[in-house]
Amino acid sequence: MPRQTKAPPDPFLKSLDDIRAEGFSPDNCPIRDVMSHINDKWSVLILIALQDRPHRFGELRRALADISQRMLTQTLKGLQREGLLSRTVFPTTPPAVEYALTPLGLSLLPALGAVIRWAEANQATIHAARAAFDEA
Amino acid sequence: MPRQTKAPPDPFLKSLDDIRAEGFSPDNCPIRDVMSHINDKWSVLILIALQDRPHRFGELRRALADISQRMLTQTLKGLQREGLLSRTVFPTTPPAVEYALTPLGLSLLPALGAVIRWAEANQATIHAARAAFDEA
DNA sequence: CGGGATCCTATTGGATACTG
DNA sequence: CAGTATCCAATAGGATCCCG
Repeated sequence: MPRQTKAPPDPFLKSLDDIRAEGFSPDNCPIRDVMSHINDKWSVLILIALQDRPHRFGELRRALADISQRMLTQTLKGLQREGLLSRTVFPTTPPAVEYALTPLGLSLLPALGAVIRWAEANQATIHAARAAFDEA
Repeated sequence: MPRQTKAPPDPFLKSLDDIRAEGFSPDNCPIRDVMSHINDKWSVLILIALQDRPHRFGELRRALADISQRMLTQTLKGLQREGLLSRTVFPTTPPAVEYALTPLGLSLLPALGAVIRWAEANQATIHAARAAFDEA
């Protein structure tokens, strides 16, 4: 059954109907599949921290300032599993471990930047919306 | 100020290009402040579902296919609080409630679209990375 | 220095029953 | 139809101790 509604002024996104028409079900949805692994509390912040240069474990911990050691280890492992960053061990004493964006991770940054710039540009508007909602 | 190769002296993250020069602390970070409210399991999918036209409650539920009624209500309320969508009640019997993107919500879609297109384009690469990681 | 292992709490989210 | 209310399971995430 075709969609009888008009198309959006700019085709920013496929509709859920279109996604479904391509054979994606809730169990096979690229949005859920990919985004559910970077939607956690720290992943995006870590990717941003690594955008300019590699960081060692302790450097990252200081850069994020309020992340627990457990979550830093765990999130780094998750991002490495997704192929977004690499982990390099230098066998010095004590050992040094360097985390860096992979080309795949680097390729995600422009898209993330669009969301981040939107967040920064609209933060005040959102705060106003929250206040108005909470008042009612 | 030219970019330097050593770590910044403070624990503040630097963001992408045009906000890179702006320091922010964990307590005043637009990324955390804004994104922490839409990085849940359903918010992005709901925004996508509403991109073309408003939806009623039951329509949305069918569109998302596997969302519980509780989470749909809760996520819609959250997005309304952020000012991303509007809720309109038509006093018919039985009542009809229509959810629609606000201009603010609509303005977020291009940025989200960039991430989603990245996810679709790189899903296979990510699956390969996961398989390689899990094998080791 | 860079973690691993363990314990604990807080939050998320699903299932179900009920309502105007 | 569009929710609310309640209970419960699963997960996320912090604190602490330990080790090579």
